[in-house]
Parts: sequence; C-alpha cells; structure tokens
Amino acid sequence: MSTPVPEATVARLPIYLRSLRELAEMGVKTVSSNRLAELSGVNAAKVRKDLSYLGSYGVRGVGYEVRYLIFQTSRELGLTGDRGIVIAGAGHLGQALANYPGFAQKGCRICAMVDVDPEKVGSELGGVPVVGPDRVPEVMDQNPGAIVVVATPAAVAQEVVDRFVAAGAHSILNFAPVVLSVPEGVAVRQVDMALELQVLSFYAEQGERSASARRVQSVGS
Amino acid sequence: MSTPVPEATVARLPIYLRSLRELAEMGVKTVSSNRLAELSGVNAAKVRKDLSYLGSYGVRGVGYEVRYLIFQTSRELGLTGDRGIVIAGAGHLGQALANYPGFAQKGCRICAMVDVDPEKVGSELGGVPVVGPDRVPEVMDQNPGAIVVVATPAAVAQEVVDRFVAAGAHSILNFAPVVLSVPEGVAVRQVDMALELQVLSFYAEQGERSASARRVQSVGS
DNA sequence: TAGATTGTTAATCGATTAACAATC
DNA sequence: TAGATTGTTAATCGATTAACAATC
Repeated sequence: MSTPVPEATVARLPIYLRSLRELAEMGVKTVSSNRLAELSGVNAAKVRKDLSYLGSYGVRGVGYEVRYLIFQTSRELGLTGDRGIVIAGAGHLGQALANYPGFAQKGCRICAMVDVDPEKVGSELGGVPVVGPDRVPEVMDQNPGAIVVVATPAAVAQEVVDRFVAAGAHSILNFAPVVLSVPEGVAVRQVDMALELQVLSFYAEQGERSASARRVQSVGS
Repeated sequence: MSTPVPEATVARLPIYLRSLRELAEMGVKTVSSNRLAELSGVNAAKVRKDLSYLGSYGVRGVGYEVRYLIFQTSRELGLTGDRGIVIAGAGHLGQALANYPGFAQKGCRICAMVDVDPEKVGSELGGVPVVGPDRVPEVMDQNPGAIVVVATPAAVAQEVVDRFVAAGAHSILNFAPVVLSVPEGVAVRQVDMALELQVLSFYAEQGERSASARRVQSVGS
C-alpha cells in the first residue's frame, strides 16, 4: 500500500497536465519543476512534491520528460480508456451538457441522461438516451466508474444523489446550488458560479475600500 | 485594523448565507452553530470560528438570529447595493451569461460586454452594450468594484485580464481554461468543468479499484 | 437556577515550502 | 568535473477542531 495522494495534490494534477500538453504541443521534450511551476502558477517545491507521489519520473540535473510525464499523470488520473458520464436532469443545463462536444474530445462518453419527465424518457437528446430514475442501477452497472453530473433542480438534487450512490456511484460533479451529503468514499466537486461571484464580491468590496483609502490619502498628503 | 478574514472563511460565507436564507424562508427565527453547520456540511466549531470574524452576533445559550446574521453576512460579502459585472468576450458563453436572469436576481448588474469583433461592438446582446477593448478603462471607471467575468478563448485570456487589471479590476471570475497570473491584491476564482471532471476521474478510478477488490475478496472468501 | 450555546483558546492536523544531499 | 535539478527532509505556516470558560 503506497501513501495516498493528498486531495490538494489530486486537484493540481489536471493543471500540470494542461501545462505539459501545451509544452508537448510546442515540441518541448523536457521540463524542469521550475518551468512547470511557472506555467501552472505554483511553487516549484510543490510541483516536485506532487509529482513524487506518482513515482520518481524525473532525472536529476535534467528535469522531466514531457511525454512520459503526460502519460504517468494521465494514468494516475484514470484518463486512459474512456470515462463514462451519466447526466442527472435533462433540463436546460443537462441538454447543454449533452450537446457539448468537449466531452468526447476529453475521452468522456455520455452514457445516458436520467429524468423523471415521461415526455423525455425513452427519447434521445443530443444523441444521448433519456431513461427514468428506475433505470439508474442498470445504467451504473453497465458503466462502472461513471461520473454522475447533477444538473437537476436544487430541491431534488440530494434524493437523486442518494439514488446514484446506492447504485454504486463514487464521483459526483454537482451543478445544483446545494451542499450534498454523501457517505465516506464518495467524491463530490461543486461548480457554482453564484457562489464564486459572492466570494469575489468580498474582494471587490475590499479592493474598493483600499482604493478609496488610497485616493483619500493621496488627496490628503 | 481588525484581523483579516481568512480565505477559507470567505469561501464558506456564501454557503452559510444560502443555508440562512433557507431557514428564513421556512420562518425559522434562530439557529445554533450546530444546526447551521449541519445544513452547510461543515463542523460546528468551524462555523463559530468563521462567524466570529464578522463580530459577536450570537447569543450564548440561544444561538444566532437568522435575519440579523443574513444581514451581517451579506454586508461582509459586499452584497448590499448592486454589484457591477463586466463580461469579457461576447461569444457563446458570454452571451449565455448576458442572458442569464439569475444575475439581476442576486443583485448583480451586467454593465457591459467587451469584445474585439467589430460586428458586435456597438450593438447590444441580451440588453447589454458591447464595447471594444479600448473602452475598458472607461467601463471600469464608471463601475468601480465591478467583477470581471472572463469568457474569452484561452489564448487571449491573459492579455485581456492584464488590460482589466491595469484599468483597476480587483476581482476576476475566469471561465477560460488557463492559469491567470495577476498582481498581489487581485482575486481570481476559476470555473472549469473539464478540470473538475479530471479530478473526479481520479476518484472514480480509485472507487472502481476498491470495488473490484471487494468483488475479488468476496468471490475468494 | 439548570441547561444550552457562544466565543475563544490551545492542540492537532495537514499542506506548503525552504533547504540540501543525492545524482545526473 | 562543474552545473543543474531532482527527491526528500524538516521547518513553517495556516486551517481545523476539541474543549471549555463565559454567559444567556
């Protein structure tokens, strides 16, 4: 049993991967932790520490081979093969996601959409079959390791998630503006623009306060 | 000078606020740190610590008055008055955001969109005027404390941000899949579904590994 | 008063990072 | 070899949380 990869490290691996792909694109063969850190907006020691969780893939005095590191990082993230995605909720957002071509590009395959609307169940939206909630266990069995994308109204998100977790879901991307409660071992990531805007509002207010303080200061001095 | 509010605390205030609004909606007058913690998916001690940065707004033996705490939290987040938003990039995403009715609901006012396309500049999209990049300083001056939402292609995001920062922007919500580099004192929040999916892929893979290990175990035993 | 709950201290925990021996 | 850079240790930092005196 190796050391578990810390959450903070897992969250940074996709950023490194993006930087590495850019380098590969540019024909760069080898990269130092320093350069990779710069491209990824982090500290070089952190890069080395993070990468050390994957193994010893660097060469002292030389750096990391870009293509090999891409391979190892992708492998660690489980980005080999194609990853199934099940969309819960076939409303506006769900349909927009189903039509989004970026998924296939990134090695993701949308297996199904789940909705309660009998008008939608049985049809296809954006080439993806829509099934009823009763078929959740079946969908999850047929697509082990699928990521569930929650695009339902907030009011029903928790019960929907409970159903998916009971059917074996381990990974959930939540667009509904609610805190989901899930058992140990289930990973949840949240995408919530309204929340982010409120956080930024705090700093915008702060920025304004110090900006006006500076204005007062310079007028006063 | 009071203690600065830690970043982690600022990021949680909008979650508390959402829980508090739900409680108010339900007619609840008073809430304990325990209940608020439960609703917000965090530890009760953390709630009390976080709220203590705003001031002493609780009553020992009783709890926090919901309406008053909503007021204080909103004030701390700068959610009083209306917050200006400038959208950089009038493409698909930018237009979708301009048409999103949720902004006005949350006390946000979209001041302008900025785009380089001469076809778009001078027009209105979703009721929002589109201006050229040369008018960025003017827009930021007229809307102090505005949040910049970056909805441009990744390739130009950094230069666009540089322009806005030079014009006095303090808060940036970035939808472009790039790491932005900004000076000290400028806040950036990132919304990136592809990144979140890759993080979840890691845990989906892990979940599958342990699930299949369990299957092997139970077959073997 | 007795019970409840805050606000805060201090312990704990985990993540970050400087520093440097190992080594290409 | 000399210079560069990794991998890892240990110090530092900040965030979390248990515990409890204060007090309604």
